[in-house]
Amino acid sequence: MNAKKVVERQTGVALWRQIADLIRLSISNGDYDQTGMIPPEIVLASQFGVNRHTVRSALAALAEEGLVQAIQGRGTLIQRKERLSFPISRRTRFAQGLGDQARETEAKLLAQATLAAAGEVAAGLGIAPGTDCIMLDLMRSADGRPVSCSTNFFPADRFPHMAEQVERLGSITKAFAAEGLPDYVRVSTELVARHADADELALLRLSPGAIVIEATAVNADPDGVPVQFARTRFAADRVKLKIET
Amino acid sequence: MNAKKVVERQTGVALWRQIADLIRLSISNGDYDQTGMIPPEIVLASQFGVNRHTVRSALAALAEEGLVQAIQGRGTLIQRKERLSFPISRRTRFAQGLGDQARETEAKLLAQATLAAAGEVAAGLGIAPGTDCIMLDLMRSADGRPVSCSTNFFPADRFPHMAEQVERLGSITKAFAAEGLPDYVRVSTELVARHADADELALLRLSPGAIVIEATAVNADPDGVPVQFARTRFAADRVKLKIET
DNA sequence: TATAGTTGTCTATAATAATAGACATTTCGG
DNA sequence: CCGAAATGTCTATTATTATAGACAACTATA
Repeated sequence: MNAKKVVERQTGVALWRQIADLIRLSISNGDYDQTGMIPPEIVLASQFGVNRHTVRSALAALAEEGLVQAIQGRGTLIQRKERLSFPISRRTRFAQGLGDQARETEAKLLAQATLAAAGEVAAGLGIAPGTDCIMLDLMRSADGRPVSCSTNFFPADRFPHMAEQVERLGSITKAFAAEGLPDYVRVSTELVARHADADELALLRLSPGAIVIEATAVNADPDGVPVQFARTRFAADRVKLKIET
Repeated sequence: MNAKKVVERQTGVALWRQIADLIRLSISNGDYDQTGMIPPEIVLASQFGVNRHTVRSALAALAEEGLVQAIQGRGTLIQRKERLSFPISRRTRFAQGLGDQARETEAKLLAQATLAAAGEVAAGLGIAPGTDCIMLDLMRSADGRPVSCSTNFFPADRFPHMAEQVERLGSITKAFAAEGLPDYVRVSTELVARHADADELALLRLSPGAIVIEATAVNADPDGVPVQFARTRFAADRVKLKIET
């Protein structure tokens, strides 16, 4: 594991950010579990072939995230190493999925609107373009740390009060139940990864320049009729998606 | 869809790269399908709130990828818009999965070694640490474009000739068959997204600074005995992972 | 054949990122 | 209690990134 790690210049991604990403990965891989500490700045600088100040920028970013804490004279301690493991299965439920990984999970309603379904949304929900649907923007946190934000669409005729239910119950599963749908299953999920835009940075309180995983999913009732079209953006450095087949 | 798109400064990711990412996403979302062209540089610059030269850097990167082509006097044409859709299911097979999305798929053996299983690998394969396993580094391409690179581990006692078989047959599925295992299933898959390191940039011929999705998977024979531990890095801007449950 | 609307190229300047070196400060072990 | 080994801070310099403006070159169309 002492192989020289490599970073690239002139890539549009600053060296300190590439290094921060790699160190974060090493932490979550358990590479430093023996000591519970990051190697000294000088050592890292030589491993990555950069100046010590560049490494310091990377460590400052990780400290900002609360991942490490530098102590003068001693070294840089690892504070947290977990990535939440988020299961994706036929019955994907946010709160249940995280299970005992977090003491407390929360879904907060950021925005709502009723609008005409179009393009991808109409196709996903299997309704005619122009049909009314309810849009809800949600932010999900575990133990106070934002994990994902999502934009959700529901057919307005079938679930007229989704917004109020979600607001009141803090859960889509519970809102569906209150609207008379006790069970639903995931019928498709597509994943894409990209850099976060400014909205997502702010919402998810990401260290700027971070990566999001965008999951586009359709949920259906037991008869196979689509009930939800969702686009969820996960903070890529906080979650690991675990696919259950 | 004409909402002002947002990019962040001082993030460690250059503006032109963030913009290139967003434009690439818009292309693959079909936002510009009506015209088949990217909006004029001036328009993009105002949408993103940056200088025209910054947009030009982003477009130059996309042109380098072969995604767009600028024509003086006319505009910037979209050359390709596809992301390969890569299915992840109980029976994940590279070539079959891509199906008719590519005329030709290839698996190239980059490196091989026999070494003692340790840590994650031993745990994944369910063997005692120290037991010999065969490691194969593969690069997979579709129609000549690299799609993923992977590091694979197999128990050495059960599949002693995997390296030769894969080299000869150009496929893990066929190599397993030749070694007497006609069928196998995916038992676990974990996904993480991060910036590509220099090795991955070179291997996958990525535009530098790009994102990779790292899938860590275990395959098992029909009896549930693990036969393969694989860590696959996908070029995030070339694939969409489709989860089939 | 003008002309509006594009992309291409050049120069100049400012802001940010990276390197380099020196030295202060703190912790910990001998 | 000294000294080695860390992190913290400061100054200076260079390279890269971003902005700004002007104008050339090309395309399509009225």
